[in-house]
Amino acid sequence: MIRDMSRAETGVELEETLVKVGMDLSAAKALGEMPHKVVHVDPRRPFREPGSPRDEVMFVRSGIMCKYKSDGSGRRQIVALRFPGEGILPSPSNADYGLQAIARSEIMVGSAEDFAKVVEEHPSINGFLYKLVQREASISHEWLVNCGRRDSTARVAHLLCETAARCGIDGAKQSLRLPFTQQQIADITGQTSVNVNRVFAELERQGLIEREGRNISFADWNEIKRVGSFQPDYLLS
Amino acid sequence: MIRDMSRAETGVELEETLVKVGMDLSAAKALGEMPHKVVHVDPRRPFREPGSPRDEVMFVRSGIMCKYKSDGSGRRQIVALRFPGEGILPSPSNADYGLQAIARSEIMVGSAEDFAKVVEEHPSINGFLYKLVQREASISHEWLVNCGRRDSTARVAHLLCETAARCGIDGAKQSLRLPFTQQQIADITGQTSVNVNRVFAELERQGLIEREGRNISFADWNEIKRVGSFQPDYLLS
DNA sequence: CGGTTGTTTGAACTGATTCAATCTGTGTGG
DNA sequence: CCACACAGATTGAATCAGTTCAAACAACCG
Repeated sequence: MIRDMSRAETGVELEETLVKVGMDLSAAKALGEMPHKVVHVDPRRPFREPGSPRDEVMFVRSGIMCKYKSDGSGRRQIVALRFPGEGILPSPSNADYGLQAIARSEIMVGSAEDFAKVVEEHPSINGFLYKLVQREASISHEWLVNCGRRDSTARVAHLLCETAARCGIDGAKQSLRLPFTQQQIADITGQTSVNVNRVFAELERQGLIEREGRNISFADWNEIKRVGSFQPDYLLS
Repeated sequence: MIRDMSRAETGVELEETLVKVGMDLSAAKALGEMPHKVVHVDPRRPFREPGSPRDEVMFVRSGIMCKYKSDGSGRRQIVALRFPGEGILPSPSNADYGLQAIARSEIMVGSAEDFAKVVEEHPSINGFLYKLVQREASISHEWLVNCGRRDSTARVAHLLCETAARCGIDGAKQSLRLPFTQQQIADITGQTSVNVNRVFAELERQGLIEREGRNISFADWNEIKRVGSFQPDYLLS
């Protein structure tokens, strides 16, 4: 099967991304020209620890980043993902979450201070930021439903659908290069990796997906959307 | 035991609340003078259905409101709470969540349009809004850890601690008038009401709480914080 | 008083975890 | 090219936390 390069692999540009979502050119330019460094982050290495200051704006150009927390006994929960074209806004005080790469990622990092200055000069950015955080809140809420109310099969199915959608892949036609290990899927869906493995086997046995290593093709896209009760509306912002 | 009136019962004023969190007076005044109506919402009656337009700003003066969603099979999950002094911002398109009162609530409702106008005239509000949504995101993340990684006892304990904190109650000294039914606690923590009931009985048996109807006193505040691995930092915004 | 809403309890069941072992693929250095 | 190490995937068996279903009980309200 021929597969387009997903955004996760190609890398996306900041200014172009901002204009695409409707930001006016001068504001997008100002953000693009903000002082920043480009950082390559390796998966599962510590990048930003929970509790450290988070006085930076970040923009993901390629790869996938995640925010994670852990409960008292050290069990890890991934609470948010950032795909290429998405960003991480600064937190006022020290953040309660850590940052890591899911897959090798290339990100732009600027200072919160510079960012605040640009926003002040271009107030139109506020509306854009507002949409951004709204979308993130929607996704958080959907994840909460996922962890709180769906069984393990539905949770994994839902994550697969969401991942395909956020990678810009049409599950009905294209296959998905899964960026996660089963342990990471467990950390997102609140399970153990052992069970995630069994769910995958079961999804394949039921003819919903086919696997070749980490390549997932959706043998029955509509059915897997149903199983995961995936309604993509919440992703539209 | 003598108990202070919690904020949930007294009602709080918009302008005063805004000034208290650092908004400048003219902006707070402008928001306070925005055209609005005051609505009384009864618990568990439909108030705003999922999928309906959400072109309103709301401010909770008393009671507690919740955002809820349901998965495919109709199992309900409460994804966010709004205590007095907190607000609900408009969503750009139709919201994927519904709104309901947890306890009888009194809320102020204004139009998104008027709100946008005021924000435009007082750009300083943006910083305030930004802190607001950051705090909400933090809480969402914490809830995700709660549902995804903690066992049922810890989930309930954590919710009790969070609720006390958000009601402005010091668990070590004051008792908490629990605003939730056990079913609602189940909807927040992703369980069944049957199990929530057992958890309560167990918490009481272990000497962590004492109950008189819905009045909860924390017999061992430090220990219940530990059991729920409650670190209140995430509430500070 | 009767109706409604919420709480409590029991018994049977099941989905997911835990622990442990094995297998597979990939990369590294000799 | 092989040996080795390592990370991730897979499988099995025992156990347990939480669900489901059903019924009883308590409190409240018009």
